[in-house]
Amino acid sequence: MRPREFDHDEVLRIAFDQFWRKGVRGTSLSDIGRDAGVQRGSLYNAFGSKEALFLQAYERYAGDYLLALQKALGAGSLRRRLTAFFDLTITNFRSGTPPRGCPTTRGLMELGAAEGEGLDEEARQAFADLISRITALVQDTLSAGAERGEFNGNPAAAALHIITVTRGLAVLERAFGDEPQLRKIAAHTIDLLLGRKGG
Amino acid sequence: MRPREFDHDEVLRIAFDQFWRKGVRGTSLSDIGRDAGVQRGSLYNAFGSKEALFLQAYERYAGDYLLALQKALGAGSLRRRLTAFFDLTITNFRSGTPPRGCPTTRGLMELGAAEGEGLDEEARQAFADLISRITALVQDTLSAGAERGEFNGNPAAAALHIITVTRGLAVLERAFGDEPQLRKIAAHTIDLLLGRKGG
DNA sequence: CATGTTTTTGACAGCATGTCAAATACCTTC
DNA sequence: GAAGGTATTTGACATGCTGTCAAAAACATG
Repeated sequence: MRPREFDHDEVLRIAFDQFWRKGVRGTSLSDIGRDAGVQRGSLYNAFGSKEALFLQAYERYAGDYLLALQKALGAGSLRRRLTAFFDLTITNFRSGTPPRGCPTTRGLMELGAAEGEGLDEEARQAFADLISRITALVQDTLSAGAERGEFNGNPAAAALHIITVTRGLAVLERAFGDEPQLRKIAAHTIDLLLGRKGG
Repeated sequence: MRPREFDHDEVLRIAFDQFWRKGVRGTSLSDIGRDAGVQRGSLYNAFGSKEALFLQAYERYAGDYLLALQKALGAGSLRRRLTAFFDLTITNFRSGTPPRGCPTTRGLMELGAAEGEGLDEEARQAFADLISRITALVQDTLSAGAERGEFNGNPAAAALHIITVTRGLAVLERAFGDEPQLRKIAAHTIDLLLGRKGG
């Protein structure tokens, strides 16, 4: 066997950075190859297709994100946890220069353009999966808060509401790029669910 | 002058249908030309570029949508108006077979992929503009409701919250395609703002 | 050292956007 | 009614993209 000349993980890292900045459709394998110092053909040989490469890179991102999320949701009062959650979310959207937005949301809206729905469906699953996992974590947090008397409502409905707001924030971020506005909306959402200021 | 052989408005209509179904990046001018019975070159001559054609088609859509929205927001109790608003929104996302999703949200997430930011910025403006106008209409509705004692809160903050939720619904629609879920989230949002069931 | 397997490389097909010059068809003017 | 002008149409071209494939290259193994 001839050994591979490039680092698999480094290519994933470089690729995801480009996908994040320019979207899957806006990124060519030539771009990635140039950045990574790998020939286009080698990428096809190693990953199969652009979508497959994206999928691998995205899974990586999703795993890392869930870890960071668990950390953010793991300490303090319910209000503090939710604040940390929105903070992590918005900070993620606003990372990079210029800000890269939300890769999950972008990915979802890039779906279904071409006929080749083969990997499209797989990607949709991956996006939906991350959203579901995040929702579950938020719901657990709310349930725990409810048990401690910090929340008075339906954890499932509230978690779904919160996740909807974060998806909306991802969209508004692209429309207006107004980070203070995003943070205001997040704070308002928390107030709406927990009650103004008090808790 | 040689007269144009195709109907300008019909091309816009056909083009937007394709953009809506497949996204701007997923639609080629050949696709549109084939459907409309117009040569690709003629489209370039008449519109300049794919993005410019999209922009014209989108402006049309935005105008129509605002009209429908004003109608939906124009009658009944505040709760009824907000319900009609979410209903129009979700019905719009779920129109077509298969459902086409939200063109504004998709358009926003398709931005910034290529370097040619020329028309990108113009498109972003158009998307942001429609969102702003919708927000303003919702805010007016809330203000009127507040004057009639149907709402007790900050109309500006609540309108921004509502618009954020609708953007989130557009994203979840792509992720799960679960229309009942979307309607539940909408109902929950109204309850959160107006108070459960009562008003 | 020879063999075999995998990676790399470069060429190719097919389709996209966008440009351009030449052909075309109508409106206008005489 | 004929001639000219002008905008549209048409087809060819350049460039860049994805994806495929055969040939070349490089290492592991026997």
